[in-house]
Amino acid sequence: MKVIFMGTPDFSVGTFNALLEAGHEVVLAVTQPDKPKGRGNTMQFPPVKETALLHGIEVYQPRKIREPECIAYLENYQADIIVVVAFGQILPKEILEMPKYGCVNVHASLLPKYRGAAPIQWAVINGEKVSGVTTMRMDQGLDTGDIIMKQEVALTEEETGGSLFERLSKTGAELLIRTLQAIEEGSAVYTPQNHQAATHTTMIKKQLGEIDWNKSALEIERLIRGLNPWPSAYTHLHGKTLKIWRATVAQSQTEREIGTVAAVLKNCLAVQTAKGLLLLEEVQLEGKKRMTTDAFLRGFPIEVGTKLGKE
RNA sequence: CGCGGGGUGGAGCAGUCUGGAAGCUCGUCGGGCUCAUAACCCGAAGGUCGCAGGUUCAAAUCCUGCCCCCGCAA
Repeated sequence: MKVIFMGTPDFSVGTFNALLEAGHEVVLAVTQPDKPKGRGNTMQFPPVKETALLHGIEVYQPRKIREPECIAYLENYQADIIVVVAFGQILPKEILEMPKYGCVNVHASLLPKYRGAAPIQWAVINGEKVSGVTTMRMDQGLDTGDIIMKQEVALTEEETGGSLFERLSKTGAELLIRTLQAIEEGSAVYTPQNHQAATHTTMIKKQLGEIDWNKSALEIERLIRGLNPWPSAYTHLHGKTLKIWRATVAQSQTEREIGTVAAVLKNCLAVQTAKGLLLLEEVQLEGKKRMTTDAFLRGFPIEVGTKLGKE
């Protein structure tokens, strides 16, 4: 089919590549404008743009896709369908209704659950056992369109935001290809969502990673996994940021104050939480590389009773 | 030119300001002790101190340029 692809971050790239491999004619890649990023504020291309350039596909980076001139521009391509994966802008009605087959979206959750911005991380943070991807025909609401296909994915005990991201990206790509095939054959079934059962997630803010030791070790451990690798969970040590990359839960209690180091072991630091101990296994101090707690303790000895978190 | 930290045997650090014999906690290898051990004791190997110039009798340390890693902010 003749496809216009809209997407921006890494998550979009898997589907983008799958479209190309499946032999679809991607006539245009629409993505967010370049932004200064990273150290030194150098301009960086969105991942989707990188991919498009690699394949010699035309790139379009409108500031606001809903502007009439942008809509008119898309008209020129006479696409059969528009595939949208984490594009980052709301599409106006004119675009939704433009292609013959409408606009199809790949969403990284089992809709109607986890509508919105960061469904992958939230699934891990909330301790879901199962998540997945959904393809739907977009309407004007936020992730409210009719469902075309779903694919479940089971979460493991060690699932991180990053690992689930990888798996859902792959699953989503496959599901989209199957979805397009069904649409092309005319066998696609459009099932309205049960809006009563809908849940919504908010964007992940960096501050969400600040560990609240008054929560249970279990909750904190899930937060750590959900926010790994970005933006990562952290606390503070002697006024410096200490990222926690990996930790495990121990149900035992100590008399230590909440948020303090209850024990220093060979391979981990045990921190007292409101419920249970959190064993820090891999950490990263501000300005340093991430390392196992064992290595960290070599050059940065910690005493039992040390308080973690803001003063 | 957004702000800042850092590159020292395999790992993590000290030493750099106040130039002058490579250090610390581990790991590895060999030996000992032990019922046993991640514990303890003895011994050994392993480093062009990120790269390139410069200053000096002498540079990890001072000067210049470059490369790479990381935190913040966006």
